[in-house]
Amino acid sequence: MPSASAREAALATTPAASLVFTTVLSHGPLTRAEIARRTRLSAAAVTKAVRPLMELGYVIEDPNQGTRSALGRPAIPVRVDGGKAFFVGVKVTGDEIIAVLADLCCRIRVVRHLALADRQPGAVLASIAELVLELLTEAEGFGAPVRGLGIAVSGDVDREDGVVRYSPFLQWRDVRLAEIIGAATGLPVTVDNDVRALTVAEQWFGAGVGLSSFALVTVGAGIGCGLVVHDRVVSGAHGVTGEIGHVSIDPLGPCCYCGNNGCVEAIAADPAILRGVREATGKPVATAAEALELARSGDLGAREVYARAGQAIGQAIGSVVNLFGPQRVIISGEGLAAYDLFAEGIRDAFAASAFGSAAQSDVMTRPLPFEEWARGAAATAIQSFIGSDTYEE
Amino acid sequence: MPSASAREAALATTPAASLVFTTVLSHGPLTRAEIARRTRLSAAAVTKAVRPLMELGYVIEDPNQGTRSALGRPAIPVRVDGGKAFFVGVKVTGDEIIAVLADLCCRIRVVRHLALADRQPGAVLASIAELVLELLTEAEGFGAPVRGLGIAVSGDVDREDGVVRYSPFLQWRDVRLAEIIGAATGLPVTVDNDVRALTVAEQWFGAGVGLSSFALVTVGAGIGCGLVVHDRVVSGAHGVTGEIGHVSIDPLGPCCYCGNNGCVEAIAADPAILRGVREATGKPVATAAEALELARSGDLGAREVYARAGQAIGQAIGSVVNLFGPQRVIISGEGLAAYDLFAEGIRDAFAASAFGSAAQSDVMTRPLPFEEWARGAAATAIQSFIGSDTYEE
DNA sequence: TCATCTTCATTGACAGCGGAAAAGAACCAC
DNA sequence: GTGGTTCTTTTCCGCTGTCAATGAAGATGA
Repeated sequence: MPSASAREAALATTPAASLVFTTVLSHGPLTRAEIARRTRLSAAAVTKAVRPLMELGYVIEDPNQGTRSALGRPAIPVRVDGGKAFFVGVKVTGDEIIAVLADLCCRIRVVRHLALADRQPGAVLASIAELVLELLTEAEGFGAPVRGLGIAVSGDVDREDGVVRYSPFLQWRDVRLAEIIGAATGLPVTVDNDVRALTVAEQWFGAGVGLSSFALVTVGAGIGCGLVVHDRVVSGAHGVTGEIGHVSIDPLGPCCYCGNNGCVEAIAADPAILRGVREATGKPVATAAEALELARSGDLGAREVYARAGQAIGQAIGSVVNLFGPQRVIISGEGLAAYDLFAEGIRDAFAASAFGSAAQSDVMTRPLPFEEWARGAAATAIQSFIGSDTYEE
Repeated sequence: MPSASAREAALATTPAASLVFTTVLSHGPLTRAEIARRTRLSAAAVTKAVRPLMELGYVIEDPNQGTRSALGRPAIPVRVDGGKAFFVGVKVTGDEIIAVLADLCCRIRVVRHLALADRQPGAVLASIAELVLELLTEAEGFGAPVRGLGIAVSGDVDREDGVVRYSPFLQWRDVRLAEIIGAATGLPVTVDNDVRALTVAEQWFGAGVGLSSFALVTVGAGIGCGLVVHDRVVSGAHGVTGEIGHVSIDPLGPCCYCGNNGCVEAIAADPAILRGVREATGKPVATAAEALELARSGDLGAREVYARAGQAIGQAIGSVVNLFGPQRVIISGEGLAAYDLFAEGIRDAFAASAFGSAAQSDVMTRPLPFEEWARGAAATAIQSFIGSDTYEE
């Protein structure tokens, strides 16, 4: 358990309590009877699980919400009181740190950014600690304690041990992040891979709620994929999972930094699109926004690049669906800003590559403000706080 | 519960009992102390779980096996008595039915084949019933009852309901296999997809024992992939899983019956190899065995076809590993007969396409006699008999 | 207005599972 | 023998979740 400070009374003392709490957390206000039906627990068990949660204040009754059933005693819905506990979520990228203060319902209350000059672990850790302490001060005004800190980093991260094994982006190796930041801030720290963290947020608070399996495809600086199977986030034996970006779909495609040709990431990630647009138009396009504008203004060369990228993404999603059969695929990421340009390519390539009834899969998009990555980190902290058995082993 | 006959005392009355039984089943003779360590149950719990299993005769002590520890009271290993219950496993292919009689340890005792002239459900079901009844008679000589029947069919199979939703190979739609065969034979019937069934066999009795995640890649008439994640076989929301054969890896590759170009199956499955060898050599090669012989005899064109197939398989495995990060990949299937010709291509293409530390994945091969498919079916029946919670929604 | 019905929520008794601790068993070594 | 060690069983106990009965709170209708 990567924790620095004591974690007073554990929220989920029993499996049933954990189940009930996460159910209420994810599915908004619910009556006890409804909870019993959904969790397949007995009504008695629900009552017994809810009581201590109400005594601690994490769960409250919400009589207004009453959906007045025609018959019988009116039911009183209960919901989680988000304001009872706060969490800090931190996302570390190559050039900045984004931190959010989120409540127990994972609603963002405060956002902070901090530019990063130096990627050395020492410097970055100092910046993280600084930002977290700032948010802790900020949190004092909210009248409830900060109960945990989540940090999301790209690369190979060992959540159990709180160690960043290898982050190519940051050039880190075996950084004991949880331990160090825990000591500096006095908070229980959860460290996880960034895509997995986002997946957790989606699973508990987003479009993955109630699904026992789904895939989250992120499009942006890289192309990633988080997976939930059997109600749990997939972690991979070697720290590698969801590397959909390095599935090669065209042996003649552009070469990727990973050494292969035609990786999805080498076609559809931001840098690849930039390069593609430059080559196609001959114009010195410098940012994703410029490339986007050029394509939207009708430049055929640029549009073609986006269309090709959409196809690559669609085909990648097809692969995921063919392999896993998730109940839903959620497409998200900063790159979604260009979704209008991707859409057709994604749709067509997915339809073509999905095998059999997999083509009927539910594929949806979800816009993703950049703070969302930090919110994902906060979600992992909330998960640790609750001590859910959704993530374990 | 797809069952026709009553299932007397359920084996796994409690989670602990199920855990203990499957542990002993998979890990051969074990002392109670060892079981306790592996399952993380208390020694007392193990004793209590083992006793009723011994009383029923499914588990027996095996003093010979004693590995004489230097100190302390000698431990008495226990193991499952395979001969205490039998199961029939049936694999249905396009042109024949293979049925095996297996014991509780999933060791094959009798094998039967039956050629199939007609693929209509009615005719096939009659043949299955006939073959099963034959094996039931056969089983009488073994002095223990047949306790279940497993049937493996390719395509979209709903194990819970025992229904074959759609099998392209057989041209079946919504055939209520479990119900009908259950009524005809009086046995509890479990129906599952063939690759998943094989995966179950591997998970419990093969190279997947003790792993919480692995992938089983089958190479033969088709290319398939069974997945185990979080200790459970992945089933897919739409009945589609592990369709690794229809991951397209080359837009310019041969066209596949699924409508795409360059599917792995269109390059590396038996029919594709046959066609490739015919085209490359101009010779009228008719069977996989002939093609193999030609390549082994040194024909460069034929060898090239196999090498290309190996590469396709290797790349497909790379995709699986990049997406899931399984602890191990097991390559199996009839096509493995040509493994010497595939090997280099698989190895190289896998190494190239695996991302980062995924390249260190444990990839192994496992020869697969054709009865193995039927044995997989028997394994699903054993699983149902035990009532394990390893497989459950 | 009040009895009745329906559904929700709570309570208390209860069964069963698995853990802790202690006792028993079986062997070795001195 | 005696002591030491490890495996196994037994006994007791706490705890969790279910069952069944009870209480609560409104709608309905005579």
